[in-house]
Amino acid sequence: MENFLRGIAVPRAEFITIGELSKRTGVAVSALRFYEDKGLLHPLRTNGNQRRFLRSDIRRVSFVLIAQKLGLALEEIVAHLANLPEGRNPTLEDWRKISRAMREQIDARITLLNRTRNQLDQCIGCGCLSLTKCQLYNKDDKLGLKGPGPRAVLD
Amino acid sequence: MENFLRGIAVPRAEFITIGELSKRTGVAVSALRFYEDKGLLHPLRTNGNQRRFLRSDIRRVSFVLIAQKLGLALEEIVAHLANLPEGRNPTLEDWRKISRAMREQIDARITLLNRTRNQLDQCIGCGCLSLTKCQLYNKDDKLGLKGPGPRAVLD
DNA sequence: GCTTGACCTCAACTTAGCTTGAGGTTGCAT
DNA sequence: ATGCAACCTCAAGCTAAGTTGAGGTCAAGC
Repeated sequence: MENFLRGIAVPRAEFITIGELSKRTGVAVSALRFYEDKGLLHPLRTNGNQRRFLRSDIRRVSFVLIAQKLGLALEEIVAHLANLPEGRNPTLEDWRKISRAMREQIDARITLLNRTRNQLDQCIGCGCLSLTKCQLYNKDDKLGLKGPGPRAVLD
Repeated sequence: MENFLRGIAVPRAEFITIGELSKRTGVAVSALRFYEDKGLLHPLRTNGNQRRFLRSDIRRVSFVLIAQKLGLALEEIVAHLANLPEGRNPTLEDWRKISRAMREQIDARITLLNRTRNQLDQCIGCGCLSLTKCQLYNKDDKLGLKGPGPRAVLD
């Protein structure tokens, strides 16, 4: 038996193993399995239950890595990818749409950091550490209400 | 028995309970205990083993909150506070030194984000998603080597 | 002196993004 | 036919920054 995926014979050059995908992307095998679990990848299976990925999944993983670098959580990335019909990998046009959305997120982060920095500069002058007076502490302070779990480093 | 801290009688107005510190700072009691555990606070104890904080610990907690807001991890904050002799709370001069150091960290974050944004802008143009060619992916890509645990959102 | 709210410790749970290990199977080459 | 690397699943562990709960003690007012 050579290249049967769930009973269907297919040209073998189209498919790669998890180990190969790992080598091509630099992402650990365990992480790729984890990504499947999270709905980022949808590999086929051989009759023996081994994963077989499409070559195009290399791009898909690249997309995930880049999006992560831009600060998106895996869950958000799943959402972006889910907007593509049929779990298709992003085309140039998709990618433009998605990256424009990402750009907005980055812009927001930069804006926030700049504001924080300005406030810090004022604080350097006054040395204030008062909960009732410090602008740094009091501006939009809803972070403390977020409940359990780790809070966003910057949000 | 009224105000004995580990056998030593002291003027009671100087000390506050964990509940009061919680009310004054808005930080949950459980979080304050957690902070002690992490070495951010060093309360005294009554003979009955209850915590008694200094009034000045209100400022100390404020300092922690502000530093967190600037994106510092608790561990880093412990380090900053440890530089003060005798676990003293930060004075105006200390605060200036510390906040200048923080400012540098913020500046670095902003710089990095700006660079990322510029690269993203180029990517919007080209739609590239190649691991071998994409600048976004390849610039300083050592993040993947950081090992287990959650990676910094932005670093 | 008794009640009651505030306090105590310690263990387990939370989220995100994985890794590590145990114990077992597959698939390709010889 | 066999050897062995690569694969499989599932459970447990890691970090950060806490929260929640069980089971028990303290302190202050009446």
